[in-house]
Amino acid sequence: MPRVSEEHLERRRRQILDAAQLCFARKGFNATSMQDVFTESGMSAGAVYRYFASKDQIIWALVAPTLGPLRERLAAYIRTEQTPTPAEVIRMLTREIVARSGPDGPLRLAPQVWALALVQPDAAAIPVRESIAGMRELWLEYAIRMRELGWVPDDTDADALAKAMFGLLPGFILQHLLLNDVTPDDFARGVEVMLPGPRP
Amino acid sequence: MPRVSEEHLERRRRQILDAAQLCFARKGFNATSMQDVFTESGMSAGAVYRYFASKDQIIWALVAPTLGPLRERLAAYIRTEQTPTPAEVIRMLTREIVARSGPDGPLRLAPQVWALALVQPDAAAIPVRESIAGMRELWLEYAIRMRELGWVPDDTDADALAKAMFGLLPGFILQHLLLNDVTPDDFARGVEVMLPGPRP
Amino acid sequence: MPRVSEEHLERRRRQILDAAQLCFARKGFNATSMQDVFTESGMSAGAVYRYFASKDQIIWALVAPTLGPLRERLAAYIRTEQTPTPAEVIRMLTREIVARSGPDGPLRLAPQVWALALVQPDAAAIPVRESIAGMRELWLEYAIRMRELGWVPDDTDADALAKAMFGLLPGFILQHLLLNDVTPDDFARGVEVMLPGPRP
Amino acid sequence: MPRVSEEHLERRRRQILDAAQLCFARKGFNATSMQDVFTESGMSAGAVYRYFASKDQIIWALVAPTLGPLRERLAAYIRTEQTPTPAEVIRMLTREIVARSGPDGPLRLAPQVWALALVQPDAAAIPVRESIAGMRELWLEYAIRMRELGWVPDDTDADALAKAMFGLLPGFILQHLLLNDVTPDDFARGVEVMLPGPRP
DNA sequence: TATGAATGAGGTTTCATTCAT
DNA sequence: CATGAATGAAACCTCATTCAT
Repeated sequence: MPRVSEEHLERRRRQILDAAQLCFARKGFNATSMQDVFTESGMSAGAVYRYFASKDQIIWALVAPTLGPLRERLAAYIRTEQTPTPAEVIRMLTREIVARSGPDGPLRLAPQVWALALVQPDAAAIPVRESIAGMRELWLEYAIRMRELGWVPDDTDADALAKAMFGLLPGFILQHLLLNDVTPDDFARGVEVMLPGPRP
Repeated sequence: MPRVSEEHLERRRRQILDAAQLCFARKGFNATSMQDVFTESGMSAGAVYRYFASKDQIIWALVAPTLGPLRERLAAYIRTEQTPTPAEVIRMLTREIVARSGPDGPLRLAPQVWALALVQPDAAAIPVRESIAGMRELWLEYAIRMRELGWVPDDTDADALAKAMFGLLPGFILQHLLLNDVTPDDFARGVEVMLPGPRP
Repeated sequence: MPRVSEEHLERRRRQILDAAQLCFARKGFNATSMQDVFTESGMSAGAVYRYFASKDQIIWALVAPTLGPLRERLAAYIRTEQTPTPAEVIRMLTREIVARSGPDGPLRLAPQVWALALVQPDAAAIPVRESIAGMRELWLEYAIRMRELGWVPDDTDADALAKAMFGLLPGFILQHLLLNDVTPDDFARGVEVMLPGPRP
Repeated sequence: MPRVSEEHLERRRRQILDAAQLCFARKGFNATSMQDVFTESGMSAGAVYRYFASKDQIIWALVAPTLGPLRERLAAYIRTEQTPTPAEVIRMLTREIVARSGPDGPLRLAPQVWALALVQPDAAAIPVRESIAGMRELWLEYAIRMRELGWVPDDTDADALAKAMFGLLPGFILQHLLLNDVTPDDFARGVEVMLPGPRP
């Protein structure tokens, strides 16, 4: 069935990535065999390899969507006119995380991606590092805004604050995925105690 | 009457675990072959398999020491007479983390352990879950103490606060291991802004 | 009434064979994938398979032209009125070989064809055997003529002489292709020492 | 069965090489699967790969013995006190060739090795080229001796003569392997016509 | 008790060929 | 007629584990 539309190709790619996502979320990168991906996607070996040159390529193609969208949401949210309080930001983000943590949600891969990045030759892990660094920059932007708004003392080290606030997210992801006993509201309430918004 | 001393057996086990630790930290659980462990430990295949029944057994034997000692330190620290401030606790813990994150430090395996636990059948992951849950219980204990000391409002949801505070640690570990640009002091300073200690 | 001209069909076949020739000369029969042939010929898989039923068919279609023309040239040359001396014959043939040994020359396939014939079921290799046998018959014809002309003793075993003379060619081909330090003149000069022509 | 003798290891290597030799001679390098080698050798995949890192390594390990011993025989023969005539040298060498051309004889691989060398990146083919060049050097040595002995004219181009004489061997190998109708005596008789020894 | 050679299932990937469009 | 996406068998190789010595 030659001469297929661009759209068809994209659909095939998605078909593979969705299948791989599911497999990886269930069994992990390594325990998932390419055969698993073939079966789950309903495609043949040759077909899959027409779209991705190797298993690694599939894995890396799933890395970007893991953290990218989260970052965009954060960027949009902290730049609204009415700057949200830390608790509000955290509630929004953790809700986003929960929404993307379903059996086929990209965030289910996050811990695996972290582990992978730690173990990969430096070059290969760059996208992961940049993804994390990019997210943290947004938190820095937000920390500065907090200082401007007088929510934290004028002499606050915004960088340090950003590192700490960013640090909350992996902790939420882990607790959510592993213990499954933390809700966005829980977490936001906890953060509310730590970081109040506008002082009355 | 065993042919070899108990001590000898323990030394052998350590020899294997140390070698495996190093290999796993360098290449990850999956990319590390048993041959790597044989070579690194200077032992033969048969010798290693006399002490551990499988590769998995070695991996799981390394999981407990990953988080266990950290928990003990936290327990000791928050139970001192002069309750430390949150920033002090975080500084102490992150220092501990840094100290255990060297090339052969157990904490270098943490992200891999998280990833493993997510992907393993539920039963197998229980130790990891318990380890995390146990750590969080200490944070709950500490949150309650904070409330008692009046560091946080009386109506504070201690459970939520514990979840949030605990959540900081994975974030520090990740930033430290992946970006390597966060010091315990940075982090503590950030937390200080969030969670003050005794009110003046 | 065919839809396309005979000429068109022939042109297509040539297009494929030329592309395959080049690929085979560069990478060998086995390392050349059909995809290589598709790309080099600028044709699609389906198109190529319309003209040749299989990769093997393409290979065998290239075998005949490898040695055939050489044979015709030899036939023509030794049958001229003024019988050429052995050195002259060799010079002519080796020149022909050099001319056909360019990057896309059929003779670059010769060693591969020999190897193939040795390994193929007997039936399949018949064309190669016949090609070689046919060439050697011409040498026999020439050896007999040499004897008639008194260039070699009357009791010369023409068959043995033919086998020896024929044997020179593969040696030249190999040296030329692999070492690339033998010219037709070199070789002819060497042969001149071995086999003089008309005695003064 | 650890702690095996050096001899045992060597026997294993031979076992693999012999099996591979046979397979390669029967089906060619490419049509021979590693599974064929496992089966023929009676060894398992893992066992074979303990001795050779790849199929290529096995192939190249078979290349040296293809031409090496022939060269040694030639060296010894032409350096005897009583220099043999060309026909005698050829008879000796072709006998050697025949002896090594059985179903499991290394010379059955010669044409495949030639083909391989033509198609391999330059570096990989160096051993083949050197093997051929080394053989030809011996012929040069012999050609010079012929000139010294007055068997050929004083102004003979020894280099050219060496190239021509060497050229006879591949031709014999091919005729012997492919047509199987040439005996060493045939060939020597043919050469005798071409190149006489001591003039009466 | 220690050794390390051996096993063999299973992993990823390739590629000649087909056939719906 | 042409296209090129799809097939799927089979290739090479790895590696956790065993067990004869």
